[in-house]
Amino acid sequence: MAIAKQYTVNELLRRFQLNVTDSRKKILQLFLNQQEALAHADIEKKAGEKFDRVTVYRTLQTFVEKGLIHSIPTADNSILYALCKDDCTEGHHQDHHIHFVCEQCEKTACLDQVNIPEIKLPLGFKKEKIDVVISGICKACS
Amino acid sequence: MAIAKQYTVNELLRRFQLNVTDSRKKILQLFLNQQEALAHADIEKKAGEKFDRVTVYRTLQTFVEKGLIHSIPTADNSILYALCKDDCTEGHHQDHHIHFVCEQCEKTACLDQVNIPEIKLPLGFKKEKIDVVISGICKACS
DNA sequence: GTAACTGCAAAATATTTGCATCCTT
DNA sequence: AAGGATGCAAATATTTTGCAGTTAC
Repeated sequence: MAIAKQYTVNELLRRFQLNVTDSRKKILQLFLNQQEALAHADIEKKAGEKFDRVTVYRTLQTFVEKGLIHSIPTADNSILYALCKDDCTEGHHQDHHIHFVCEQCEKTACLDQVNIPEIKLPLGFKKEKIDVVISGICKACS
Repeated sequence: MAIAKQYTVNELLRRFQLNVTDSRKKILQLFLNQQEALAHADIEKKAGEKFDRVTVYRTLQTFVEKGLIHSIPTADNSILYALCKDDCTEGHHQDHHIHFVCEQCEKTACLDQVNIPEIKLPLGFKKEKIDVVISGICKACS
């Protein structure tokens, strides 16, 4: 299911078979409000009022499981999360876009417009999922 | 500098301007002994005798800084490390190969023979470094 | 001999779990 | 009302830091 901004958080949560709760509405809204990917810590900070740390952990995990957001691996150990704009379903994320990490502003975003080219693997390897993370200087910083 | 197996650990450490110490020799040997990438925890376990946890952290960090190994980002937060076989120099890793994570045996390896195709970024973005991680079923498991 | 490296202890962080309470449906 | 979600406390796990003793060059 593609996530478009015209949906309200309530609608989105319902569509993804999640109970509508305060924390979920607020955290989902954070993702809708902006382009860049968020780390666990960002969410704790950005939320006007504080959520319990544990609630943030559990909410992010639930969102990933339901296919509402996906995690982006980064070389420095931290995990980032971003809305799935592709067709992700429960348990199976199809991320056909690349992720871009800006070394200047440190923001990470999904470049939905860039497709990942076909990569031919050696005989015997079966591809299931591909993650591409490019770092450099983003449009805003160059 | 490319890392070939014919070098002894002592030679390698010298070439990378590192003092030759016991921990470094043993940890480097672990990497030379096998193909797959190692996590911090693997190293603590695999080393016949135990190193101090802290020594492992510091050694891995030093190795990465000097360009002896590189870190591989994974979606589940853990960081893996593998020998740099490409031309990496201090502070600048050029990883032109892809990383493959097997969903069956859970091993991660560098596929040196596979090149990353050119990816064209939107105007304004400048590429510095690219990480490609493909998961699926590896040759040995299929 | 000097600078660098290690190991121990401890601090600082990050993540997970159990459980009682509260909220959503 | 029932199941699910939250918040608190506490248990674990992970990573970092300081420092004294040891080792490499």
